[in-house]
Amino acid sequence: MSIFKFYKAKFISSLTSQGFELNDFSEKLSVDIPKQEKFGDISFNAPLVLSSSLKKNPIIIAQEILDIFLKQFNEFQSIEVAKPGFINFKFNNNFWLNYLLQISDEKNLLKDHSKKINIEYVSANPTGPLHVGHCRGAIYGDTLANLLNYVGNTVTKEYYINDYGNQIHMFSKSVYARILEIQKSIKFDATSGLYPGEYIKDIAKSIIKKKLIISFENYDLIKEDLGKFAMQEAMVMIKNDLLSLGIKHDLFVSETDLVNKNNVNKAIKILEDKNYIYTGVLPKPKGDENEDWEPRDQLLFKSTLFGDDVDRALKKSDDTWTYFANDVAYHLYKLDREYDQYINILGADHAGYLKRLQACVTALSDSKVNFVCKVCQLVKLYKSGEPYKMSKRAGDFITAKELVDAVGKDAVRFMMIYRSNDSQLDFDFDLVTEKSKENPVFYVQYATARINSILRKVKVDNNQITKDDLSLLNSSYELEIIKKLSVWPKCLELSAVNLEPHRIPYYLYELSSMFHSYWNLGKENNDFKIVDNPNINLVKARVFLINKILLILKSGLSILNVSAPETM
RNA sequence: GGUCUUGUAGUGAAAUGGAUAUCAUUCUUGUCUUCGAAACAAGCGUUUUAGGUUCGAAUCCUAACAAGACCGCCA
Repeated sequence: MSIFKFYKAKFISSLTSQGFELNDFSEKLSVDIPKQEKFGDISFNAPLVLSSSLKKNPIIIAQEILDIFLKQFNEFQSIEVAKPGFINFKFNNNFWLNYLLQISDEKNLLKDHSKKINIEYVSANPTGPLHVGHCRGAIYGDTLANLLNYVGNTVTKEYYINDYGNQIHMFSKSVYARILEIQKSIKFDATSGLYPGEYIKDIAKSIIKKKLIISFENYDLIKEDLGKFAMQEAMVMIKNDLLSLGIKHDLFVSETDLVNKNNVNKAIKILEDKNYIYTGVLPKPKGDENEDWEPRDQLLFKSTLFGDDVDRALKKSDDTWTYFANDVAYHLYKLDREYDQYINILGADHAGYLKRLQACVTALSDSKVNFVCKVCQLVKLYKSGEPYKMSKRAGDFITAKELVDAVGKDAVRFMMIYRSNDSQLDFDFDLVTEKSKENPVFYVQYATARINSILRKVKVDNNQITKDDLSLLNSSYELEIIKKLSVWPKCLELSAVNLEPHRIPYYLYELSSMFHSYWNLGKENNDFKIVDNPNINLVKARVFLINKILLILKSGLSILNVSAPETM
């Protein structure tokens, strides 16, 4: 547990026992690290929060609280009242040494609030390999899944396969055209609107080679099988691409399956029974240049009841279900499996779809479900400051695999998460392959390698170490590192609760930076040397400290699924 | 026209509503020369603008401006 949470609870119970009414304020009360060192190690804002309801000057309240705390706590070196109405605490060194002694990786930090979570991410169409645009959402979703699992939840990683509808026909036709090209030298018509990508050829070759279909004479006879096999091939590609990023889903849900099992009718029936469906005419979208648009009666879902901008069509003019109708069925299927929380990772290009998804889930569940959509903004690739195009294939996109091949899994994963998902991200090829401080991936990994190197050189047994042994760690640098380590649980908790994993690489970078600085002290002053130091007891204590640093770095990197190398 | 996201040092970014807004980098200057690839110190900021909520706003609300993404019965 983080010391901040721990002391918040302690302070609240202490004050409650002294007659303070804090029930309404538990959200606003906070125990935090002050930005400035002179304000101590932790600060408490109760006087500011309470002043209006108690109708008292916060400073006066602070004095009262201070008197109570001075009697009750002995782990503080000082407790002070500060300007607007904070109470600032400074721990004694003993406290920090005890803290250092018991530092753990904080796995299962939030086990007490353990949830069953479903997280859907990637869900790329099964018509070709993963491209670079999918990477960010894929890594964001996967890191989030790791993180939520790490802190003690049960997480299901889900992939929804859109293996239904027109695009699949187009895909199937495209593969067929490539098969004809291979077998009968019928030239591929690039103007036909079929998918031009090279990978279509690979899929065609594979289908021929595996003899999945005997005769390709009559397309109409084989189109269903061909489409099925082609999608299977594409899914193999996608799964391989995901694997190269270190991603493995638990569950793949097929749209076709849902349609065939009558889930769409079932879902629409539910909405109908709740009176959320009607037949009506949608207005022409504004800003649309298309003159073919004609008003038409159609089956609509009242998504505007739930905050959407317009009601959404469920049936097309040929009386088949829309993609959205199938999605309603998919979400019903999700809800039926009863998770405590649903997380859905979308790319920026699907942000406009978010409201209707939220609407359908709200409608199906009567607002009873915790369903969160997170959108990842675009990634722009750069090389030497120039927008970068990697693929030579005409009309083709940059694939995830090409990106991983160029810079490695670790760099891709680290950098894709090194920014808030709401902000656009510039990904620079030169930077991530650079071996310098500017490259955060290198900098953090180098810290783990350096620590491992030290551990190889200094063989000490730290199992029996005591607080007294650690008391040799009395420099301000060492104390600062211990304090930084104490922030780790808070970082984990904030990341998990707010679904913001970007805090983790930032934290790891800062911790690495502190370690590197600490190491470099030994260059100017022999007393600070860790390895070549005549004081064996000091070496032992320092090795204990850097072991804890390594523990946290490794834990953090494991959540990111980035390697923590022992040598580089 | 609408919706969503973003707007913080020259550049790129952080910051559960907390106190004098951090970190990296560019440049100048000084110290040091490697227990593993350098480190340390110093200089530079109207958090886009205007209102509002609050004891307190980069953060929340409203409006404007700017950038990006999206917007039909495609998926």
